[in-house]
Amino acid sequence: MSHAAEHAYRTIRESILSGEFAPNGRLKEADLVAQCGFSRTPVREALRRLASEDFVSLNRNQGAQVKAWTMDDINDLFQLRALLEGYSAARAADCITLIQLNKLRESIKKMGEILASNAPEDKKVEDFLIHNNIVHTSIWQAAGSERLESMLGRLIDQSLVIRTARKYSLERIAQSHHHHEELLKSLTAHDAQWAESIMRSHIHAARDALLVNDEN
Amino acid sequence: MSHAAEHAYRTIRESILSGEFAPNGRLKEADLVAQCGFSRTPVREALRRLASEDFVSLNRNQGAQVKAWTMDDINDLFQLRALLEGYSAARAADCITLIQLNKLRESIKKMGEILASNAPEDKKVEDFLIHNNIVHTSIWQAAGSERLESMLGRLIDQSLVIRTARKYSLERIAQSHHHHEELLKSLTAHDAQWAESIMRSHIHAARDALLVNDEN
DNA sequence: CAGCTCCATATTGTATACAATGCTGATTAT
DNA sequence: ATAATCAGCATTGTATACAATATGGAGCTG
Repeated sequence: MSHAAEHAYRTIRESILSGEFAPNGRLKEADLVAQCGFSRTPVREALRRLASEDFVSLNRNQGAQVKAWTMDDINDLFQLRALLEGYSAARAADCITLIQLNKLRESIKKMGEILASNAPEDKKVEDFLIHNNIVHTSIWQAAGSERLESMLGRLIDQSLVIRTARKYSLERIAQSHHHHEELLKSLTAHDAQWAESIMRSHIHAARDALLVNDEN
Repeated sequence: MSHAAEHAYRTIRESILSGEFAPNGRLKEADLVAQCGFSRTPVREALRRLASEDFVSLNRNQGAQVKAWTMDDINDLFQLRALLEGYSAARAADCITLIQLNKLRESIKKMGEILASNAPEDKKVEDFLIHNNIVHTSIWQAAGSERLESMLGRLIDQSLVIRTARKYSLERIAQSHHHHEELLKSLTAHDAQWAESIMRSHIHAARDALLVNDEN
């Protein structure tokens, strides 16, 4: 993607993710141009891409609208993530290399250190999520299917729309950490069924954390 | 998508599917403009969309290139189709309605009639594939997940790139028909596991038919 | 002759002007 | 008063001009 269009894309995307642009809100090209400083051409290109990634919907001659998500959509999203991430874990268990395993071990170790550190809670959560992302993408890569990787990338992106508003509790994150450690064990053992089931649990737990009011 | 851009999209897509634009061939905007009669703006929009659907790849400032597929890509594609179509069949088995079942039964009956008819072989194949498509999309719909539907839509679109060059044998199609009939039985019985396995077999058989030289 | 630099040209990226379309609200007829 | 119609405006769609970038080849150097 070209420079201006890329910049416009990121800008608009961030505004959607941060909630600045409310769901169902209409996005007028003129406004977006004013916001990001480029002309309509790259802004339009950015909108088309956002539409293809399901961040907005486009109606002919009526511009773009921020997509609104229902509870069902979110459930659906996580169902598919569980299916595909589970599959990716199973494939990874079959063909993951020692180097990839070590990389994974490193990231997970790092996450443990973050949890054990004295940093403020927000900082811990933030750092944890960064490494969490690395762990997941590493597993997709190990699965050795670019197509699967890009599908999962899109699904994750979409789940970002929901999660920004939510606080992650340390408890929730500690549970995640346990999952990761078990995942590492299953991959080291090259046990595809084990890897698939723990990954599926991991995703279902994530959905639960998002959807259920945090009474913990 | 707007009128001109839509038209450009279809035109270019057809040219790729028909093989007129060879894999790895570069697509220059000027040429495409000449071919489809609109200006660069809608042509560019069409190219971006084709890129998002993996028909072409775009490199900054270097235009578009028709994607080339390897054997591995194709295998990968069908693996994912098997996974997702299997899942969709399982879900459909749970919640398919009588009306949807009847529609399915109609399409499958129609396909049987086509096979039994005296039409020329090409015509039979063509008609069969149309109804085949209806059967599959009906099942996605019955599964009740728009996201799944759109993912599968993309995967199918991509498999079209491969199949255009191939001839479908009547034998192959008859096998497909048996699968469809069994699928209908499993859905009627609301047996999710059965539906999933027969659907997976169906997709794997399709892959086999594409990849193995037709010695039958 | 191989490899490099640099310029001319081809091609894509961006801005903007113009065309087409849809929306809003006032006006009119029933 | 209400519904229908139409004009004017707001917004998106398309064409085109201009800017930035890559490509390819001529000429130079070792």
